[in-house]
Amino acid sequence: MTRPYHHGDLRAALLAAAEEIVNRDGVAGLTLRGVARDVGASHAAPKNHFDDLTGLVSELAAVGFNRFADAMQNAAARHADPQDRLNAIGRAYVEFALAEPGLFQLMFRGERLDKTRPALHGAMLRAFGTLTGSVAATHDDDPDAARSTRATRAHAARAWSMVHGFAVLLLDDRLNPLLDADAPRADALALLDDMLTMG
Amino acid sequence: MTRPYHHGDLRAALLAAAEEIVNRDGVAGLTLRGVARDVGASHAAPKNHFDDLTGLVSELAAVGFNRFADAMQNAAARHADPQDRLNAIGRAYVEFALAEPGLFQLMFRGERLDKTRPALHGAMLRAFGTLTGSVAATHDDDPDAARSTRATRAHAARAWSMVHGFAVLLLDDRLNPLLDADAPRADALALLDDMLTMG
DNA sequence: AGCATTAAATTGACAGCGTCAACATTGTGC
DNA sequence: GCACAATGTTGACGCTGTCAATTTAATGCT
Repeated sequence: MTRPYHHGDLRAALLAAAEEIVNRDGVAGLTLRGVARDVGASHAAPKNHFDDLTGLVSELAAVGFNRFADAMQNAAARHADPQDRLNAIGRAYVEFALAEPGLFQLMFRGERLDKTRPALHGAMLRAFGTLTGSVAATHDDDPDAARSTRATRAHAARAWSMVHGFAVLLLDDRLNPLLDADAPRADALALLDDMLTMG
Repeated sequence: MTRPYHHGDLRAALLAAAEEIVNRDGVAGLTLRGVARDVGASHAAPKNHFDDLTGLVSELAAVGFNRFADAMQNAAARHADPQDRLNAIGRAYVEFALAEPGLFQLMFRGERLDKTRPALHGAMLRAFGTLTGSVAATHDDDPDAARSTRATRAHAARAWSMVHGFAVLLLDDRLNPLLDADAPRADALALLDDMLTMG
């Protein structure tokens, strides 16, 4: 009745534990030894699957970016008008950040991310491609961002920066002076709607 | 000729060393022991002036937010038209982030910040007040954000989120697909100008 | 079937970190 | 001149990431 020496799928178990930790304790609470403890493995077990902490963080970020891209694509699919689709993507962006704040912050903590890892690089291209491509569609422009016109690039950078900055400031409680003190989170989504639909 | 037991102004020396480290090695490279080493003090010396790492980071962030507010106010003072002033503030926002990337990221790393420290709290109010106040001026509205109209709040949140998101994404090399590969930093300021002046 | 090789996991060690307690030294106020 | 507070130092503790050596299990080859 003793636990087997080999876990079976330790890699997936470590990723699941890491996600739980990061959404409960924040990015700073995520440690290699902590995740190993949570799955009942030895402190150096993660090394076989992720090399080091950067590896674990990067692979978890890849999972996050894929879910992030899914969320934006699902939101976009519910609208036909290009502008409506873009707004829906923006709302999905912020809702994702609010639903999984730790994971979202980890995904944008560049110092512990190895963007050359294939899984992470691909997932990032998916997520950001969804956003910039949807902007190009509102301009009847080439969806490849690198080839788009100057106005489209500016439009994409503006939409992306706005929604990302809003999410970041919101998670860090920086927007409180602009929000309803009683229900800041609920008011935030209303404020976002005003930002998106206003001229 | 031996060093005196008391430094004279160890607190200021520690803050200066901390700033140099954070702009050279990033937020992750900033440690209490490292700062103490750089000024030739013992590893526990910072405790007398900052209690713990959160204290040091928070006091350094306060310095940063005051300089940040100065930069935005100086930029605003060079323009009479309210819209021009707001754009100038936005440019100063991003230029500050590019000039002192480590300090900027530290200022927005909420997990290691004690926002109830008087120095930090006051400096944050100053910085964000100049931004939101300048938005209200373009609407002939009450500069107190809490009392402003719904449209003004949305406008402030939009301007702030946009410029902050742009700075954050830029520092994390996330906007590269939208930028000139040869001179991304220079192109970034041109792109920001398009974002600000476009419709 | 049995053996060699590889993969997966463990143990133990090391240095660096933040933090705390105990102690030493210096400056200040009375 | 003396008590006292402020400032620095030393030493210890547990935590962390990482590496090397080792053990155990699974896999492939003949």
